[in-house]
Amino acid sequence: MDMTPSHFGILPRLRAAGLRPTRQRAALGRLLFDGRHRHVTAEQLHGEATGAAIRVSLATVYNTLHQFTAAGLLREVVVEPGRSYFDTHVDDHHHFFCESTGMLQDIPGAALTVGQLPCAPAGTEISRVDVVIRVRRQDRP
Amino acid sequence: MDMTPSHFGILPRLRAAGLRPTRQRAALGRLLFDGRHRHVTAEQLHGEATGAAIRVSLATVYNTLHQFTAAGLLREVVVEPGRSYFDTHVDDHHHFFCESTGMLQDIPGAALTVGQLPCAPAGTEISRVDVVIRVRRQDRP
DNA sequence: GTGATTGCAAATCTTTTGCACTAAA
DNA sequence: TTTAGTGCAAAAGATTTGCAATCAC
Repeated sequence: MDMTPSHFGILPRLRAAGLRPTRQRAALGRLLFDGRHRHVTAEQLHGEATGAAIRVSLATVYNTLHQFTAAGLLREVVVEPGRSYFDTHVDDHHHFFCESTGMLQDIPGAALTVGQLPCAPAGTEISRVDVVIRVRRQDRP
Repeated sequence: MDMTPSHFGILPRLRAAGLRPTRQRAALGRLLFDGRHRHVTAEQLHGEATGAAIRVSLATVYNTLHQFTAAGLLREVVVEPGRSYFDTHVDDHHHFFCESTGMLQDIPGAALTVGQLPCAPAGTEISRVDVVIRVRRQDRP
C-alpha cells in the first residue's frame, strides 16, 4: 500500500499514466493524493477545488476522475444508486458504508476474509470482488 | 427460501404487507413473483408490463418497486452507478455482476463464505453485508 | 503549429414529485 | 364517502456530450 504523498510526484505520475499534466489534472491530483486514503464524489471534489481557488468545471472533474480511474490511480466504488464514489486506495480492500451518513470507510485488509469463492459463470472471468458492509447509526436510525 | 409461485397468493400477500391490492400492484406482483428469482430494473419491468398489455406508468413502477422493497418483498441491489436492480430473492445471498452485459446473477448461498467479519465502526451496527463478484466476458472484453 | 484538453451549456438518463383523477374499502 | 393509489408531466439529480476556445508539447 503506497501512502507516499504525491505532492512532488504528481506530474511524472500523470505522464506515466499517459495523461498530459495539465493545470487542472495536477491540481485535482494534488487534492486527491495527499497521502491519505480518500473517498470523494465528483461534486465534493469540485467543491474542494473551488474552495482552494482552483478554477475547474464540474465536467472536467468528472472527466478527470474517470481518466484517473482508467489509469489505475483511482477506483470507483458503487454503494448508492445515483452517486459514485472514487477511492484513492486502489489496492485490494473492502468498505463500510454508513446508510445514515453516506460515509464510506475502508476496511483494513486483514479484518475481513472472504473464504470459499464460487466459480465465475461459464465464459466469464472474475475482475474484482467487492464487499460492502452496510451499517447504520445506532442512535438515530 | 420460498420459491412458491405467488400467482394465486399475490392479493393476500399485498394485504399482509399493508399494501392495498390495486390492479397495478397485483399485475406487477404477478410479473415479479412467478416462482423464479428475478433481477429487474424499473425500466425493464415497465417494458414487460407494457408488453403484457398491462397499462402502468413508469412512475407507478418506481413507486411500487420501492413499496415492495420497504415491505420486504424485494431487495434493492446497487452495482452500477445510476441504475437500481430489484431482486425477488430476499434471503441472505450474494451476486455475480457481469460488467460486459449488465447481467446480475445470484450466487448460490453455500458457494461463497465470508470468513472473519470486522467490527462495525463505533456507534454503528451492521445492517447487511453485500458481496458482488464482478466478472467480464472472456471473448469480448 | 498541432492535437489534446478544457469550459460551458445543453442534452441525456434515471428517479422523484405535485396534483388532479380514479378506484379500493 | 373517504382515503389511498395512479397517471401524467414537470422537476430534480447526476453524469455526459458537442464544440469552440485554450494549452501542452
